[in-house]
Amino acid sequence: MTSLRSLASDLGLSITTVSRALDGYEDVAAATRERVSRAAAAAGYRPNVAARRLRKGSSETIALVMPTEPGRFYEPAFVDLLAVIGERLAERHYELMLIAARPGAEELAVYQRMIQNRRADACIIVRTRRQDERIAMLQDAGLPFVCHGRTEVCVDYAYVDGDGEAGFREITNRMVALGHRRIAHLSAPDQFTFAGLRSRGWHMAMRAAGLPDDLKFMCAISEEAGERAATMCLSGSDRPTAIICSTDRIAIGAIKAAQAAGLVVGRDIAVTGHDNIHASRFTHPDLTTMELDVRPLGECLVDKLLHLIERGMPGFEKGKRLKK
Amino acid sequence: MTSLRSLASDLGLSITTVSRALDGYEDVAAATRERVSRAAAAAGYRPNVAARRLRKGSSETIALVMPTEPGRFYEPAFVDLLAVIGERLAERHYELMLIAARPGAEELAVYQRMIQNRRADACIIVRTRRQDERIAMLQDAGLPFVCHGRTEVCVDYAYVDGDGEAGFREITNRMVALGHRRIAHLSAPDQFTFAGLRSRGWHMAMRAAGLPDDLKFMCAISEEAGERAATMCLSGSDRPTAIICSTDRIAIGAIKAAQAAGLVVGRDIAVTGHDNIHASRFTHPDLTTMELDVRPLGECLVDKLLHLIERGMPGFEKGKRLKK
DNA sequence: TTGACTTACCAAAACGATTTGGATGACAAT
DNA sequence: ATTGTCATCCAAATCGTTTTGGTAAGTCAA
Repeated sequence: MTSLRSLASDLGLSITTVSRALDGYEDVAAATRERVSRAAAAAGYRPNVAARRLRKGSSETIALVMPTEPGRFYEPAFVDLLAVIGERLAERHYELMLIAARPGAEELAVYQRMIQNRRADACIIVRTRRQDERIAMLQDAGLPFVCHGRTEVCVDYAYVDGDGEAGFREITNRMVALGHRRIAHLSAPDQFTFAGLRSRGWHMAMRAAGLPDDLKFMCAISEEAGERAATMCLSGSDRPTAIICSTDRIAIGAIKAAQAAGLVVGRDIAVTGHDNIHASRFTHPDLTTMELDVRPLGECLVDKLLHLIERGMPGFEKGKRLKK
Repeated sequence: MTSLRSLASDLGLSITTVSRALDGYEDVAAATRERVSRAAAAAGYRPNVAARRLRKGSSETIALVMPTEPGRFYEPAFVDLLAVIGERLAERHYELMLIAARPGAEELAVYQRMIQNRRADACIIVRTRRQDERIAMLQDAGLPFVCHGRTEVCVDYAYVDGDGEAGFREITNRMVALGHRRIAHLSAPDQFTFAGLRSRGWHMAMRAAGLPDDLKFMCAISEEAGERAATMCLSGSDRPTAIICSTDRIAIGAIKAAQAAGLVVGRDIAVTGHDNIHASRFTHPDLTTMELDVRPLGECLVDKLLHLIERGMPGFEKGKRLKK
């Protein structure tokens, strides 16, 4: 509503001076700057985004292309992740643009378009695939990006991978808080990076709680393997009252095993999978909240990205600035 | 990259003519228009968004402010809804801006800012509350909006409410497809709009499948009421093999009742709540997908919104256009 | 008094599209 | 020959910022 022009004429100053005063350039008298910022605040002045973007050439927008796979569900934590990312970006005065695209040709076209007209200053890649063509594409184009998750390709890029440790520490802590003392862990093979991280989370939480972390069973990522491992785990003396599984498929196997052993899941024993908040709620009806901590993950993603953007900006010290 | 200017000079035409040719004005010779659009396509020309926004005063952006309640989980369908909305908007050449804000003062401030500098052309309100201050605020400001869900206030506004019927029809169809024949329904009191809709979905799916829809039990929205109703429902002859509950709280009660009756949930009986996809996956481990159809819902939201925007645009026939 | 420097300000040129208000030439009607 | 009517095309203004490349006045030393 209020433009720089009207502010300037009200103050009897030039547009230039008002702009520079608000931006903190040092060639504005302290008294003038004060007067200007007071007037701007009073008028509720907000610079017009479109004009600023046009002039500066940057959009102050981060894009997140989410792969929409019809019929496949997102992990429940995804929305929370979106929320955290959005909040953090807002703090830093960036906007979050959400683009939905089906993986494949359509998705790549979306990235191409984004690159072509620099609609966004940078982007966040989620659901990173093991062989991910998006990475090379963005690197070629020189568009900054961070990935949630890692790939098998070994080029150098920024990524954040928080699936494992923090989440499993959290979920283990929950179980401890609920009174569980014997908490088993069915882990996927350690050669998988994610399995190692998740395991570590369980280990650390158990040690921190002063509980024994000996109940760890390794098994393949399948229902059958989970069932076998759980059966073994439950047959021992001093049976656990909770089983934390590395993946959902393992958890499903564990549940079958528990039922076969005559246990009622949710009463006699708690079983959790990965991110499987609803399942754990179900097995334990009284437990209605289970905060998987995506906050550090999301914040880390955003911080890395903004760092990348700012580092890439040439001539950061171009104008003589007073304050940042 | 390619600007209107460079296109024009390549073609030996003025910027004006190129612009008007691409926009379909009728004061451009057919041959010229053809030549221009061919060149534009070849150069991969896309108008600069910032410039167009600055000039036209509209942002071609729809905002969706999502309430972030720390520790409270979103319904799993929310991400799918976001995806559908995003896709539909992209088809219509609109962008989706996602803003995260905690309900309360912060949330209202976000809306205020959006209104003040017209950052978005319109917005979508989700998680509509029974008494929703956002509606009056947006109406006062004249910013077009649609709500997902209804309020108790009786001012006139556009809303879409797809929670009920389609979803419950779908979930009932799933159960039928899985071989269930006796499918009960625990409904919240009919005076709640949503309960009526959900009930209707179940009724219609049952009738369409040629199954009896007599197993309907009314109960309050609480675990206890759900438990009582389910106990009654299970005690009759010709016991159901599936119970579809109006809300998650009722479902939790139903599960307790089933367990008390010595039934193993997921083997002897399936229990579902509302949108509780993960629970149903859990109770029925072989059921890995359960497509709750948010597509029509999301598309309806977008279509209503764009209709609102276009209707509100003054002087739609201003320039002499050739094609839309 | 002169020149060098500093301080505080500003006019005007970008940025790239849209839109206003003509301009030009061809052709028909008068 | 003059006027009017079209069909095409275009120069320039505009949107609101940022940034460039200044100017004018004051201070200070030589």
